[in-house]
Amino acid sequence: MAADRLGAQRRRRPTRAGTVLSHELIVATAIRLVDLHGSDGLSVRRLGAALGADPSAIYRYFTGTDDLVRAVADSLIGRALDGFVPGPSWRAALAEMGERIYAGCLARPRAAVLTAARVTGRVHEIQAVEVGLGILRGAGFGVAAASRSYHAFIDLTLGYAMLDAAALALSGAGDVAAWGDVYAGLPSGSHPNIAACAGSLEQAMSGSAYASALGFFLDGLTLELERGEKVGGRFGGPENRL
Amino acid sequence: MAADRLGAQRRRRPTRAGTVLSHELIVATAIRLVDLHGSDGLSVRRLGAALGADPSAIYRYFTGTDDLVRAVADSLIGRALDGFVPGPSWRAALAEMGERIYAGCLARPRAAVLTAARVTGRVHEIQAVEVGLGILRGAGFGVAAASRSYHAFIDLTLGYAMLDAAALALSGAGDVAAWGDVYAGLPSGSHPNIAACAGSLEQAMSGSAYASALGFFLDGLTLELERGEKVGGRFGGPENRL
DNA sequence: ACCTGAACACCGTTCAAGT
DNA sequence: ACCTGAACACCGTTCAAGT
Repeated sequence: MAADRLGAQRRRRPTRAGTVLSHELIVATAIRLVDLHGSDGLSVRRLGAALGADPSAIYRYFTGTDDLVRAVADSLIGRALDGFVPGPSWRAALAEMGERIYAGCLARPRAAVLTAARVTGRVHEIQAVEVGLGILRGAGFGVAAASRSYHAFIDLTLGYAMLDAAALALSGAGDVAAWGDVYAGLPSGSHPNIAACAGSLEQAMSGSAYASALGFFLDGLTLELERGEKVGGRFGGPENRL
Repeated sequence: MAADRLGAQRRRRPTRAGTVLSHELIVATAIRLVDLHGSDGLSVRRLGAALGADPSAIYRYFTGTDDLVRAVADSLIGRALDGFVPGPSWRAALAEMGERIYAGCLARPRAAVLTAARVTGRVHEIQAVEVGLGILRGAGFGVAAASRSYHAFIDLTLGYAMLDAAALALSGAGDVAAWGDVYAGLPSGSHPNIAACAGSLEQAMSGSAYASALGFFLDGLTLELERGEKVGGRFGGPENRL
């Protein structure tokens, strides 16, 4: 489309296969590869083949695998938060932001496992931090409290997302079968609690605990905010003084 | 020691270098490799070299890399909870269990990144689940609620552990420098919240949010328990009826 | 200016052969 | 019974050479 012509600032020579490379195309192809074959399925050589280019051409766009993975991570953040506009309620806004990121990770579990622990330092992540801090400061947190709370919030979200994504990505392949296989068969003599919980354990482990954990977390923040308002006025706790 | 002779049931032929292989020795050597060279530094070939054995000898003990990594994960769980005996307070017991696992991961961040998302299905993990469920059931949760809560608890702990371990493992190498580099330099025109929080953001991101998140979580569980006691007597909520 | 292709130094895993 | 060694099919990354 027209966007392609505008997006590609410099004119690229087409590859042998005729495709014109770009950061965006390489990232999109990488995501497709990971979705299809898992994170082990992403290699510079396969990526080259999928793009119809020599593998070494990728090093014109990214300094290496690490740089590429960070770009993938940032692209996924961008997709998850695309069109997100925080509403007036800070609690609802934070909840929506968390659920969008969580859902984005679970939608592409294999990519999430690869990227969820990375700090990208790129546009979409920066935008997310800006918006997240804005929500918290708007709620009444001072800069130190907002920074701390954002950190706790995003780690909570990415932590659950990564673990649940890992469980999903590996299901069938081995790991998660354990909950149905080894845990279901343990004798009540040696493992009374596991035996008692056998049925519900498997169910609990396959579901997600994020929603309830987020609820607890937001309750905690609300409480902190109320205490802060009593002590230090609308803009919060003592850290605001520093 | 004597334990070695007892532990090694079958007699092993020593390798060319004279070492006698065992599951334990291979796992311990793998952990040492990861500590030293990061998770990329763990390879069957390097492991063979470190053990003084042909790489292919490892396949006599583990079905493949995956199996080995799960064994490493389980060994780390065992070390983290070694000697752990839950006290009478379920809240304190759960808190100690979480902090031990979290601390264990942060003590070996490179290994934690490799293993924290894995379900091992092995002795030490099973023991941890048994103890964790015991704490929650002892607190008064029914089997379904205990299963759900254990899941939420362990994912909270491992999620924060993995993210903080990843930050630690990569610090200097790139990722985390971003908080000091790119985020500190953003103009207040385009990113007012980040600019306002610049100083405290870097500090917040390098610290851990686990302790406070765990506090929120335990508060939530306490509340749930109190509600359950009102509704369903000592052994908890409606799920107990099923 | 950008892509290619050969080269280097690695991987995991299998299986017949040794002891 | 257990370890070895060659073999197979892969890796990431670099750099001179092509167009």
